[in-house]
Amino acid sequence: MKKENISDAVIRRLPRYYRQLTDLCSRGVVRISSHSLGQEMNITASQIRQDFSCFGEFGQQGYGYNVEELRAEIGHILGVDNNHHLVMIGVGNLGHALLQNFPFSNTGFTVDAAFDVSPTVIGTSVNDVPIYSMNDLDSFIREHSVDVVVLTIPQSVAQDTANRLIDLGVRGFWNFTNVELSSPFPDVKFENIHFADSLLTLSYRIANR
Amino acid sequence: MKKENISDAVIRRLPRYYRQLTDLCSRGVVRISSHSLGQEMNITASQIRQDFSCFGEFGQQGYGYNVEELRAEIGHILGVDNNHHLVMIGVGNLGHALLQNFPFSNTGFTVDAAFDVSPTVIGTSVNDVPIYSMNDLDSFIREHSVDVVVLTIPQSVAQDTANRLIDLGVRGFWNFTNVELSSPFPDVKFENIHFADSLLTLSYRIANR
DNA sequence: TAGATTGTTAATCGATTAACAATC
DNA sequence: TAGATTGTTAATCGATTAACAATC
Repeated sequence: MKKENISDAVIRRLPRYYRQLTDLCSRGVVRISSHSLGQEMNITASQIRQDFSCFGEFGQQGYGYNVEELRAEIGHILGVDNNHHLVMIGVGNLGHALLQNFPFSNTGFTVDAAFDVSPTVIGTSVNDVPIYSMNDLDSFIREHSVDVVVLTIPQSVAQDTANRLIDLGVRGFWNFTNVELSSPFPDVKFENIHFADSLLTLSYRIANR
Repeated sequence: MKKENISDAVIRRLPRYYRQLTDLCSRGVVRISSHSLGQEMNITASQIRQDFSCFGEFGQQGYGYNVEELRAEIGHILGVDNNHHLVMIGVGNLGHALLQNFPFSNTGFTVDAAFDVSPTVIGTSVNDVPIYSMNDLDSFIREHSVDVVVLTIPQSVAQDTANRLIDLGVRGFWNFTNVELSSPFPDVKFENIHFADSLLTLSYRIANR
């Protein structure tokens, strides 16, 4: 892998490629050209080849790409075979929904634990994930290697909680709090799911059709 | 408003501006320059002025922008004062979490109803939103003016359900199904929340730090 | 009036698309 | 071998940034 200066736009397309290739696999498609992949995804063949070439040479002239092989390569680039470890903070409705339904293992994540302040959920478990008290958070993080923390907590405590975790060494945050989080450390990564931003762009587009 | 050829990148920044300005309002800030707004948001002043100029002239030379006024303008552009009507399809964990916690009214939406197939939820209500049977969906849509449908249903029925709704005249979809939906009609708008894509980009970034 | 800051035009930068030699 | 399709270099397009006259 060369992977220097990979633009954000390229990185954001990788999961889509991965998803499309997974689908092609399940449909039993063995090989595909950049041209036909592009048709299915509404992307130019040029862009596809350009994107892939950031990471290596996965195709073969005159043939195209082996679907299964390419899927594995992109999965590898995305880190799905890294077995990252993840912890969830905040098991309200949303946290509960994610624990119950989101296929963490498909994306290479193992959910080790969840934490909450509410006595009614502490001590229970959802989908085999044990829910502990927030009081036990610091020691848990210190004793385990946690790659990503899911923040499904109220806005008001979002940045403070993030800071506390950053101090403990956490470097990846999947942020559902609708607050823009930040850190002075450049190696701390935030990935935001801003529900409101998303719905507002839809609002704009239906209002200005 | 001129708003011709507004790029997607600009549109996606509007909710962030709106969020920041709401915050500034609540902090009692009365005026702000593009320069200081840019500092707070990690955006160049040029880009901010360029973005705003797509929609009109909201500032004053030598002064900057009135925070409250600018917030109202951007809210108006986004359509938060349009009182859009919305219906949710699928009240599982995620749908339930959204009904319970998401501040639809802040983004200018009224949730009129939710629909599900499960007899255990049909007839109940969440946060004053009544949950009806999927059998009653078609007639409901015909009798009400529904601007946006939230899809919190299984992948397997996503495209079929969308097609059914498009036939009934629905033109806006907030799609949580992790499936790429499409329609032959260009005025049908899909806004996707792809949880898996989001987590995979985070996976990439922590793997390639 | 002098200083600050806008809206806009021009310059730069980066991302997408087109073209094509290499080669399976 | 001939046809197809890659990986890559060059051309184009669009988005971001810089500069500056207008003006509050």
